[in-house]
Amino acid sequence: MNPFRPVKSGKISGRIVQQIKGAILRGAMKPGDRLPPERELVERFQASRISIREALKSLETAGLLTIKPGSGVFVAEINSRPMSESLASILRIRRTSMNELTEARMILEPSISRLACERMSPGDLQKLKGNIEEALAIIKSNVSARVKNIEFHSLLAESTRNAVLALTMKTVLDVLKDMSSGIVDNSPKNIEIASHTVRHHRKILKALKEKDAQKVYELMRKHIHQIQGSLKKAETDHQ
Amino acid sequence: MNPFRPVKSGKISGRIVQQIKGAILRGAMKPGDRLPPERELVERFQASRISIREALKSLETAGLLTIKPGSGVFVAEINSRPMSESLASILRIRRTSMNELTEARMILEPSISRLACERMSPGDLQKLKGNIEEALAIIKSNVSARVKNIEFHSLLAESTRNAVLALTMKTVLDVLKDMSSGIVDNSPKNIEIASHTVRHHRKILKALKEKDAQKVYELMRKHIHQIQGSLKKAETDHQ
DNA sequence: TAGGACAGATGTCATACCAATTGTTATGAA
DNA sequence: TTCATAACAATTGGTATGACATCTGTCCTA
Repeated sequence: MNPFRPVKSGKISGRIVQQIKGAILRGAMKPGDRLPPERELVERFQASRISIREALKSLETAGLLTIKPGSGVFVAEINSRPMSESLASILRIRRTSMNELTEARMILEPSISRLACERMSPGDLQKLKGNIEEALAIIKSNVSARVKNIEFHSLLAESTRNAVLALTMKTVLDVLKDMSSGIVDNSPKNIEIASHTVRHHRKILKALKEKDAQKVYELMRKHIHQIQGSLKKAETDHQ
Repeated sequence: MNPFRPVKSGKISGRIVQQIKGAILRGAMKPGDRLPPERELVERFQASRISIREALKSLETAGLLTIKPGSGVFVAEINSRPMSESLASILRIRRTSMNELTEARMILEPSISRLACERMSPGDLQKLKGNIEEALAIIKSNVSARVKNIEFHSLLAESTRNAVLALTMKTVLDVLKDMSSGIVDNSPKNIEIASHTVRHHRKILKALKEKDAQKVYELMRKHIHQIQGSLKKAETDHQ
């Protein structure tokens, strides 16, 4: 191997990305912090504005920066959207079905819910209770509470106090939200389904309060099984 | 709500991104396909080269395009790296520990392995066998087989034939690879650990061959429990 | 206090030139 | 003649510069 390394390697913007990314990840800059203006970065990095802008654009797409026209460039708040969009793109290219997504939930969610049951605080229970009440209110006004009901599962995953599990589950649920958002809503049937879902969530919440982790596991299994059922039904109805 | 929509909304590059992304996701362009040169896109979109390049750069960061200097812009092969990098960034910013990551594996992998056992083909078994043999060969030459051993788990997840599960697991394992890559390697202790890991994988492979899904579940639990143990040990050693 | 002027920031554009890749053509040896 | 190889030209992405447009927040004035 050659022991020498080119003085300049790869694209300029790439090197700039590395430096800024490094500063953010190592904690030298925190969410909300503002970066120097582009023209100042030009001098600091001794690069053209084009290269600076490409680096910033790339970091924005990666979710590490937020660029506000006329205002400045800021370190972004932590956000899992890029992750969700990435997964969503891959699944759409591969023509992945909703069934496959639901099957994944069937494998992931019962175990996650069990852990959540063992870990969750009274505050977490309160959030879940609030979610159910909000869902009921939405349904009362004859609107489907699909998004709110998905949020229930997301909150539950967060209760595990495990960032990896929470983010993973949130990502999958975000994709679910995207995929199901194109489907007709607010039809009487959908409202009925949403209402049924809330009843399931109530039962799960009850088991969570009782700290019955195994029961939570089983209820979540049944809940997702029921979702699979109504998916199959919707498919045959469409044919 | 206002029934009118602005004729031009948002940034130009954003609108170009939408169009190209749409074409890729809807399947109008497939991986490997080549896009027209930048200068031609300038005419087609009636935008400046700057805007075109920003759009392309963004799509490259998102993992949808691959830009080859002097050659052209191509629709990228499906790749989960952007997803992994996104998760890795979030976890590093939040100072997430390796323990948390391993705990997530403890929740996810047993269930996934059980499903894999029920679904996998003889070809999948062959791949796992090949992985173990390669790992052994690496260890024989006194090098740690850490990466190869992580690959075992990734292959197992792919055997579920469920893209969501496979991608999710691959993402988590990629982050693991990143986080553990900074740690000293090839020390006698690490080689011993890698060797121990391969023994575990052998047992799991045996249960997979026997189609004993429940046993696979239990073995995977024990395996990850052991990993947690050696992590804790490493921590106290470092103190 | 409302509104406008202003300064500073990002967004866009046109043009030119650099660097890497590719395909072609010319050249020379077998 | 044929084929390998080297030189070259065309194509394509990368970088640089300067100018102008548009957005945002602030300060100042009516």
